[in-house]
Amino acid sequence: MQLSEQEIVRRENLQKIKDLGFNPFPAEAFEVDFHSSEITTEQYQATLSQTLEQIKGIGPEQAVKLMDALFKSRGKSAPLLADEAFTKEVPITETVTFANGVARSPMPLDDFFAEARELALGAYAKDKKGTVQIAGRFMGQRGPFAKLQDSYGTIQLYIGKNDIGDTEEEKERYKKLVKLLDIGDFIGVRGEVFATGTGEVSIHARELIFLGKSLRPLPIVKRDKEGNVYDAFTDPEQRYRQRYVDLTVNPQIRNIFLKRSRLISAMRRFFDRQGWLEVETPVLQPIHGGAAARPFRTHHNTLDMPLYLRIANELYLKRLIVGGFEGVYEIGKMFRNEGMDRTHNPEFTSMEIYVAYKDYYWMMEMVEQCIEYVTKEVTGGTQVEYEGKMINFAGPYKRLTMFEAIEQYTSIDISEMDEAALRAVCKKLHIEVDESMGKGKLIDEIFGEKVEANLIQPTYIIDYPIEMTPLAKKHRTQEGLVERFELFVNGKEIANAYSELNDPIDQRARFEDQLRLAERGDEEAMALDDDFLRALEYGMPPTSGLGIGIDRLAMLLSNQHSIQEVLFFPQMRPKAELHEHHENSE
RNA sequence: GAGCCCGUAGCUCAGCUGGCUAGAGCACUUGACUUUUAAUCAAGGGGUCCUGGGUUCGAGCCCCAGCGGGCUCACCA
Repeated sequence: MQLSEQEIVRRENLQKIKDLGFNPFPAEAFEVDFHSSEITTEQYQATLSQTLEQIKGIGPEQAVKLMDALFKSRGKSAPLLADEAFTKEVPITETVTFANGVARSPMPLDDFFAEARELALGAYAKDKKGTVQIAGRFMGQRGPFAKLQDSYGTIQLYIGKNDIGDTEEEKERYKKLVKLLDIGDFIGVRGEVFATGTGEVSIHARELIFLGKSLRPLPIVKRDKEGNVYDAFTDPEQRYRQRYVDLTVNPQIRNIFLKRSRLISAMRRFFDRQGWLEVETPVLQPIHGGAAARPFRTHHNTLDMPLYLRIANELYLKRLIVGGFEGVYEIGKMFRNEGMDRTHNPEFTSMEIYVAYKDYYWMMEMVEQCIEYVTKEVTGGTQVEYEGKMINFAGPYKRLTMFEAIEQYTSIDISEMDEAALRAVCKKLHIEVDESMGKGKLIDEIFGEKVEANLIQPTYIIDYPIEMTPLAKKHRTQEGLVERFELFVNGKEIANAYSELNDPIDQRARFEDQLRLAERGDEEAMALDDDFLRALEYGMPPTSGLGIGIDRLAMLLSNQHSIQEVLFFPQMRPKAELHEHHENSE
């Protein structure tokens, strides 16, 4: 393996650290009792400002002004006292007359400020008995000031020349160690929290423990006070292939995954509170049922039989309803052997839930409550900005039937049309169709082409044609329709639900219709699952079922525009480079 | 699967109409400075210009093929 110059230097530093008698990869745990975010400079300055008000009874505006001025002059009061304009604006209680003729407090501003500062930091220091222990990556040093990055952010360290070590010998040893630190090394620091003359909350290092060497240089991303970023690490390919680097140097990326995690846990909490059971069903399935999609195929050696990675878990969850559970749900990966783009990854996360004795009207209300709850838990509110549009997730959501929606956006009433008439409509609207498409698929094409993109605010589209929905119950009043809804947000489907079909005779007939579609060349037509039919024959209660695309919802709630941004490790083409390295090293 | 664009130092990027030994900032090394707030000063090192062919006296640049990526479209959630 070819090492770059910087990698060679780091390996040399590793050796030098060993030579100094430090273990660069120690086994011992390091107790962390403080995180960078526990006190930020902003929090400190706000507390300090309040403290200034309290101890001397000056107004909030003066307190802020005094603070700013003192930070700017590095905490030295002399230049401020000479500045008449400033001293006039910041009144201080007991007055005396200075040489310049202006009446001022007898207390030097330095002391006044120092007192307030001590009080402001006291709250944090007290908990920790004066010192804290913090660990993270060393992220560079300028003079005695170093940056330490932990999982919550960064904090400044002050590493004085002779502050670490008890004896002269030890001090020498630590001085050398500090010089050998590379950006990215893990260190632990024990020291007290203080604020520098410029007001930055820092830790005065009194002990340093080396915790882990970094042998590869990280990309250096710099940020100034206004938040401008220099030399950003932005190439999507590198960010996805080396997500660990992305997460290290672009800490804002963490927030996306934090939101994703909160989304899933909030949804789980919502369901668990209703008493519904979280379950797991097979990923490896002999028949890939429950959805229209092309599967991944694999092979089991012992059984010597083909198996498919699941494209859906619907038929298994319904078997559990047959088995007597009242509500079951599963959050898990589905696998579809189809195209990849910014909204499709070969494996994706779906949530499916089935609740007995309910129908799709009930489900619409449940979904509204669930999504509203989840949105609040993730973002703190119900309004979410996405691609510059405000989306309001507070229920109830608008409901439109499929036919109403098409009529609204095309002015064509297709509710009474047969297949031939629908083909004519498609032609008129310049929608491409082919011979394999049945009536349901044609309607779906018109909807997808003319309606979908317009559905920005959460909207239920209800009552689908029977042909495109083989697992849903026939509509209670409308001939040729099923009781199904999909939830659209920002022009994309994020949820799909039915009053589930529980009539085994009807279900068998629907599967047979699917087989006929398959014969016409529809590659995605559903396969017939005899065991599932047998389960239905034993009897399934009326049930409503729902599926939600978790990745899509995560995109909406974190304002991301590609699925790759909400997956830690999106699927990528293999890259030759790494293999070559292995070959060269052998 | 189709179209357009891209691939140059560890990172971000220049590189003219094909023409000297391929550049800058950060990062790295050495020295000075214990200081601040992306960036102190000075000096230095670092390159398979994605790969393979071709055209040419000469290719980072032009042509062909391939690999990888991004965006848009089509299918799917």
